[in-house]
Amino acid sequence: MPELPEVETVRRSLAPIVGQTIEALDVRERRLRRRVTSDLSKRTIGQRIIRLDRCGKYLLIHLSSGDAVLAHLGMSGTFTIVPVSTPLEPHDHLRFLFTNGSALVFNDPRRFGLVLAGRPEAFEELAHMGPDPLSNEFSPALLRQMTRGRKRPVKNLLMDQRLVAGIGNIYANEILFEAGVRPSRQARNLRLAELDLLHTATRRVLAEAIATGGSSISDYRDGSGQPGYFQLRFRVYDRGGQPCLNCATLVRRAVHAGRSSFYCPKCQR
DNA sequence: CGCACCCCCTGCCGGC
DNA sequence: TGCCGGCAGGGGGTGC
Repeated sequence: MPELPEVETVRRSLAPIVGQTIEALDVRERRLRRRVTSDLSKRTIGQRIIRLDRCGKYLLIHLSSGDAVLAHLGMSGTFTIVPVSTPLEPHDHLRFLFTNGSALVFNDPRRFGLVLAGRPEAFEELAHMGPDPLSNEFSPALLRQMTRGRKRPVKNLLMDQRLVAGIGNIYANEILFEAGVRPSRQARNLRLAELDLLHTATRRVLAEAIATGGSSISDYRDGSGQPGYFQLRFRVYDRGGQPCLNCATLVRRAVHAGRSSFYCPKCQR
Protein backbone atom coordinates (compact mmCIF):
# COMPACT_ATOMS: atom_id res chain seq x y z
CA MET A 1 0.00 0.00 0.00
CA PRO A 2 2.18 2.85 1.06
CA GLU A 3 4.61 3.31 -1.78
CA LEU A 4 5.40 6.64 -3.41
CA PRO A 5 1.90 7.27 -4.89
CA GLU A 6 0.15 6.52 -1.59
CA VAL A 7 2.55 8.65 0.45
CA GLU A 8 2.21 11.49 -2.06
CA THR A 9 -1.59 11.21 -1.87
CA VAL A 10 -1.42 11.32 1.91
CA ARG A 11 0.90 14.33 1.77
CA ARG A 12 -1.53 16.25 -0.42
CA SER A 13 -4.53 15.27 1.67
CA LEU A 14 -2.87 16.59 4.82
CA ALA A 15 -2.72 20.16 3.48
CA PRO A 16 -5.33 21.30 6.06
CA ILE A 17 -2.82 20.88 8.90
CA VAL A 18 -0.39 23.39 7.39
CA GLY A 19 -0.53 26.52 9.53
CA GLN A 20 -1.88 24.62 12.53
CA THR A 21 -0.14 24.78 15.90
CA ILE A 22 0.46 21.58 17.85
CA GLU A 23 -1.05 22.04 21.30
CA ALA A 24 -0.42 18.54 22.63
CA LEU A 25 0.81 15.12 21.61
CA ASP A 26 -1.12 12.10 22.83
CA VAL A 27 1.17 9.05 22.78
CA ARG A 28 -0.80 5.82 23.19
CA GLU A 29 1.81 3.33 21.97
CA ARG A 30 5.57 3.86 21.84
CA ARG A 31 6.57 0.57 20.21
CA LEU A 32 6.86 1.46 16.53
CA ARG A 33 9.75 0.53 14.18
CA ARG A 34 11.78 2.76 16.48
CA ARG A 35 10.58 3.51 19.98
CA VAL A 36 8.74 6.82 20.32
CA THR A 37 10.61 8.88 22.93
CA SER A 38 9.78 12.04 24.87
CA ASP A 39 11.94 13.85 22.32
CA LEU A 40 8.99 13.75 19.91
CA SER A 41 6.81 15.68 22.37
CA LYS A 42 9.59 18.10 23.27
CA ARG A 43 10.28 18.98 19.68
CA THR A 44 6.68 19.23 18.45
CA ILE A 45 4.48 20.73 21.17
CA GLY A 46 4.03 24.46 20.66
CA GLN A 47 5.32 24.32 17.07
CA ARG A 48 3.43 25.41 14.00
CA ILE A 49 3.37 23.26 10.87
CA ILE A 50 4.78 25.18 7.96
CA ARG A 51 5.14 22.67 5.10
CA LEU A 52 4.69 19.01 4.12
CA ASP A 53 7.29 17.24 2.00
CA ARG A 54 7.75 13.73 0.72
CA CYS A 55 11.10 12.02 0.35
CA GLY A 56 10.70 8.60 -1.27
CA LYS A 57 8.20 6.82 0.97
CA TYR A 58 8.88 9.18 3.87
CA LEU A 59 6.72 12.09 4.88
CA LEU A 60 8.37 15.23 6.30
CA ILE A 61 6.33 17.62 8.43
CA HIS A 62 8.32 20.84 8.75
CA LEU A 63 7.88 22.83 11.95
CA SER A 64 8.32 26.52 12.73
CA SER A 65 11.36 25.71 14.90
CA GLY A 66 13.25 24.37 11.88
CA ASP A 67 12.83 20.79 13.12
CA ALA A 68 10.76 18.28 11.19
CA VAL A 69 8.71 15.19 11.94
CA LEU A 70 9.87 12.24 9.86
CA ALA A 71 7.20 9.62 9.27
CA HIS A 72 7.08 6.32 7.43
CA LEU A 73 3.86 4.34 7.03
CA GLY A 74 5.48 0.91 6.97
CA MET A 75 2.98 -1.61 5.64
CA SER A 76 -0.16 -0.54 7.40
CA GLY A 77 0.26 3.04 8.68
CA THR A 78 -2.24 5.84 8.04
CA PHE A 79 -2.46 9.51 8.93
CA THR A 80 -5.95 10.94 9.28
CA ILE A 81 -7.26 14.38 10.19
CA VAL A 82 -10.21 14.15 12.57
CA PRO A 83 -12.01 16.34 15.12
CA VAL A 84 -10.33 16.02 18.52
CA SER A 85 -13.56 14.56 19.95
CA THR A 86 -13.42 11.55 17.62
CA PRO A 87 -13.30 8.32 19.68
CA LEU A 88 -10.01 6.43 19.59
CA GLU A 89 -9.84 3.37 17.40
CA PRO A 90 -7.66 0.29 17.83
CA HIS A 91 -4.05 1.00 16.83
CA ASP A 92 -4.38 4.77 17.08
CA HIS A 93 -0.83 5.20 18.41
CA LEU A 94 -0.21 8.96 18.16
CA ARG A 95 -2.48 12.00 18.10
CA PHE A 96 -1.17 15.46 17.36
CA LEU A 97 -3.78 17.83 18.81
CA PHE A 98 -4.12 21.23 17.16
CA THR A 99 -5.33 24.51 18.60
CA ASN A 100 -8.20 24.64 16.09
CA GLY A 101 -9.82 21.50 17.54
CA SER A 102 -8.63 19.04 14.92
CA ALA A 103 -6.15 16.22 15.37
CA LEU A 104 -3.72 14.28 13.21
CA VAL A 105 -3.94 10.59 14.10
CA PHE A 106 -1.28 8.00 13.29
CA ASN A 107 -2.81 4.53 13.17
CA ASP A 108 -0.71 1.45 12.36
CA PRO A 109 -1.87 -2.10 13.20
CA ARG A 110 1.44 -3.75 12.34
CA ARG A 111 3.59 -1.06 13.93
CA PHE A 112 6.21 -1.19 11.17
CA GLY A 113 5.79 2.56 10.79
CA LEU A 114 8.11 5.25 12.10
CA VAL A 115 7.51 8.69 13.57
CA LEU A 116 10.33 10.79 15.00
CA ALA A 117 11.46 14.41 15.13
CA GLY A 118 14.79 16.08 14.53
CA ARG A 119 16.80 18.36 12.30
CA PRO A 120 15.68 17.51 8.75
CA GLU A 121 19.24 17.45 7.43
CA ALA A 122 20.29 14.99 10.13
CA PHE A 123 17.84 12.15 9.47
CA GLU A 124 19.92 9.04 8.88
CA GLU A 125 16.96 7.44 7.10
CA LEU A 126 17.24 10.00 4.29
CA ALA A 127 21.02 10.14 4.09
CA HIS A 128 21.48 7.45 1.47
CA MET A 129 18.23 7.84 -0.42
CA GLY A 130 18.29 7.95 -4.20
CA PRO A 131 16.55 10.58 -6.34
CA ASP A 132 12.79 10.85 -6.59
CA PRO A 133 11.68 8.99 -9.73
CA LEU A 134 9.45 11.90 -10.75
CA SER A 135 12.25 14.47 -10.48
CA ASN A 136 14.54 15.52 -13.32
CA GLU A 137 17.41 13.97 -11.41
CA PHE A 138 15.98 10.58 -12.36
CA SER A 139 17.02 10.67 -16.02
CA PRO A 140 17.60 8.00 -18.66
CA ALA A 141 21.30 8.70 -18.22
CA LEU A 142 21.08 8.01 -14.50
CA LEU A 143 19.19 4.79 -15.16
CA ARG A 144 21.98 3.67 -17.47
CA GLN A 145 24.53 4.51 -14.83
CA MET A 146 22.55 2.69 -12.12
CA THR A 147 22.24 -0.49 -14.11
CA ARG A 148 25.75 -0.59 -15.59
CA GLY A 149 27.50 -3.80 -14.59
CA ARG A 150 24.77 -4.73 -12.11
CA LYS A 151 24.04 -8.42 -11.96
CA ARG A 152 20.99 -7.98 -9.75
CA PRO A 153 17.53 -8.60 -11.14
CA VAL A 154 16.19 -5.29 -12.45
CA LYS A 155 13.19 -5.55 -10.12
CA ASN A 156 15.42 -5.61 -7.03
CA LEU A 157 17.23 -2.58 -8.36
CA LEU A 158 13.98 -0.66 -8.89
CA MET A 159 13.00 -1.39 -5.29
CA ASP A 160 16.38 -0.35 -3.86
CA GLN A 161 15.69 2.99 -2.17
CA ARG A 162 19.38 3.98 -2.42
CA LEU A 163 19.17 4.00 -6.21
CA VAL A 164 15.71 5.48 -6.72
CA ALA A 165 13.35 6.33 -3.88
CA GLY A 166 9.74 5.32 -3.46
CA ILE A 167 9.13 2.22 -5.58
CA GLY A 168 7.87 -0.87 -3.74
CA ASN A 169 6.66 -4.28 -4.80
CA ILE A 170 3.37 -3.31 -6.41
CA TYR A 171 4.71 -0.53 -8.60
CA ALA A 172 7.90 -2.40 -9.49
CA ASN A 173 5.69 -5.13 -10.95
CA GLU A 174 3.45 -2.69 -12.77
CA ILE A 175 6.37 -0.65 -14.14
CA LEU A 176 8.12 -3.74 -15.50
CA PHE A 177 4.93 -4.87 -17.22
CA GLU A 178 4.50 -1.43 -18.75
CA ALA A 179 8.11 -1.55 -19.97
CA GLY A 180 7.83 -5.12 -21.28
CA VAL A 181 10.75 -6.31 -19.17
CA ARG A 182 10.84 -9.43 -16.98
CA PRO A 183 11.46 -8.84 -13.27
CA SER A 184 14.29 -11.39 -13.18
CA ARG A 185 16.36 -9.85 -15.97
CA GLN A 186 19.86 -8.90 -14.89
CA ALA A 187 20.03 -5.12 -14.94
CA ARG A 188 23.33 -5.10 -16.85
CA ASN A 189 21.75 -7.03 -19.73
CA LEU A 190 19.04 -4.49 -20.55
CA ARG A 191 19.42 -2.77 -23.89
CA LEU A 192 19.48 1.02 -24.01
CA ALA A 193 16.06 1.03 -25.65
CA GLU A 194 14.71 -1.11 -22.82
CA LEU A 195 16.18 1.22 -20.21
CA ASP A 196 14.47 4.14 -21.90
CA LEU A 197 11.18 2.21 -21.88
CA LEU A 198 11.74 1.52 -18.19
CA HIS A 199 12.35 5.18 -17.50
CA THR A 200 9.19 6.22 -19.31
CA ALA A 201 7.16 3.44 -17.68
CA THR A 202 8.35 4.41 -14.21
CA ARG A 203 7.13 7.97 -14.59
CA ARG A 204 3.91 7.02 -16.35
CA VAL A 205 2.83 4.35 -13.85
CA LEU A 206 3.66 6.46 -10.79
CA ALA A 207 2.00 9.57 -12.20
CA GLU A 208 -1.14 7.62 -13.08
CA ALA A 209 -1.20 6.04 -9.63
CA ILE A 210 -0.95 9.46 -7.98
CA ALA A 211 -3.71 10.76 -10.23
CA THR A 212 -6.02 7.95 -9.08
CA GLY A 213 -5.19 8.44 -5.41
CA GLY A 214 -2.87 5.43 -5.03
CA SER A 215 -3.84 1.81 -4.47
CA SER A 216 -6.24 0.65 -1.75
CA ILE A 217 -5.67 -3.07 -1.30
CA SER A 218 -7.17 -3.68 2.09
CA ASP A 219 -7.92 -0.58 4.08
CA TYR A 220 -5.55 2.13 2.84
CA ARG A 221 -7.05 5.60 3.12
CA ASP A 222 -5.62 9.06 2.69
CA GLY A 223 -5.69 11.81 5.31
CA SER A 224 -9.34 12.60 4.72
CA GLY A 225 -10.45 8.97 4.71
CA GLN A 226 -10.66 8.60 0.92
CA PRO A 227 -9.58 5.33 -0.72
CA GLY A 228 -7.43 5.15 -3.85
CA TYR A 229 -8.46 3.54 -7.11
CA PHE A 230 -5.26 2.46 -8.84
CA GLN A 231 -5.83 -1.16 -7.71
CA LEU A 232 -8.56 -1.26 -10.38
CA ARG A 233 -5.85 -0.62 -12.97
CA PHE A 234 -3.38 -3.30 -11.94
CA ARG A 235 -2.20 -5.08 -15.07
CA VAL A 236 -0.17 -7.84 -13.39
CA TYR A 237 0.06 -7.29 -9.64
CA ASP A 238 -1.80 -10.07 -7.79
CA ARG A 239 -3.07 -11.44 -11.10
CA GLY A 240 -1.15 -14.72 -11.12
CA GLY A 241 -2.97 -17.37 -13.19
CA GLN A 242 -5.24 -14.79 -14.82
CA PRO A 243 -5.06 -13.83 -18.51
CA CYS A 244 -2.74 -11.00 -19.51
CA LEU A 245 -4.82 -7.96 -20.45
CA ASN A 246 -2.73 -7.53 -23.60
CA CYS A 247 -2.42 -11.07 -24.98
CA ALA A 248 -4.43 -13.40 -22.70
CA THR A 249 -1.36 -15.48 -21.83
CA LEU A 250 -1.62 -16.51 -18.17
CA VAL A 251 0.20 -14.14 -15.81
CA ARG A 252 2.92 -15.92 -13.84
CA ARG A 253 3.88 -15.53 -10.22
CA ALA A 254 7.45 -16.01 -9.01
CA VAL A 255 9.34 -15.06 -5.86
CA HIS A 256 12.40 -12.79 -6.05
CA ALA A 257 14.17 -11.66 -2.90
CA GLY A 258 11.25 -12.91 -0.85
CA ARG A 259 8.66 -10.81 -2.66
CA SER A 260 6.05 -11.87 -5.18
CA SER A 261 6.72 -11.01 -8.79
CA PHE A 262 3.98 -11.11 -11.40
CA TYR A 263 4.67 -10.96 -15.13
CA CYS A 264 3.36 -11.95 -18.51
CA PRO A 265 5.85 -14.39 -20.06
CA LYS A 266 4.88 -13.26 -23.56
CA CYS A 267 4.69 -9.48 -23.17
CA GLN A 268 7.72 -9.26 -20.89
CA ARG A 269 11.10 -10.49 -22.11
C1' DC B 1 28.49 -6.95 -4.09
C1' DG B 2 24.16 -9.25 -3.71
C1' DC B 3 21.37 -12.64 -2.08
C1' DA B 4 18.83 -15.84 1.04
C1' DC B 5 17.00 -15.83 5.27
C1' DC B 6 15.55 -14.07 9.55
C1' DC B 7 13.14 -10.57 12.34
C1' DC B 8 9.64 -7.00 13.59
C1' DC B 9 3.51 -7.25 14.04
C1' DT B 10 -1.42 -7.77 13.13
C1' DG B 11 -5.13 -9.03 10.07
C1' DC B 12 -7.19 -11.64 6.68
C1' DC B 13 -8.15 -15.50 3.82
C1' DG B 14 -8.46 -20.22 2.29
C1' DG B 15 -8.32 -24.96 3.51
C1' DC B 16 -9.56 -28.48 6.41
C1' DT C 1 -18.31 -22.78 12.65
C1' DG C 2 -13.62 -22.51 14.08
C1' DC C 3 -8.82 -23.14 14.10
C1' DC C 4 -4.36 -22.80 11.80
C1' DG C 5 -0.90 -21.91 8.46
C1' DG C 6 0.45 -18.87 5.01
C1' DC C 7 0.77 -14.55 3.23
C1' DA C 8 0.75 -9.28 2.88
C1' DG C 9 2.35 -2.91 0.68
C1' DG C 10 7.58 -1.75 4.73
C1' DG C 11 12.72 -1.78 6.37
C1' DG C 12 16.80 -3.78 8.69
C1' DG C 13 20.28 -7.09 10.10
C1' DT C 14 23.30 -11.16 9.54
C1' DG C 15 25.97 -14.45 7.34
C1' DC C 16 27.48 -16.66 3.19
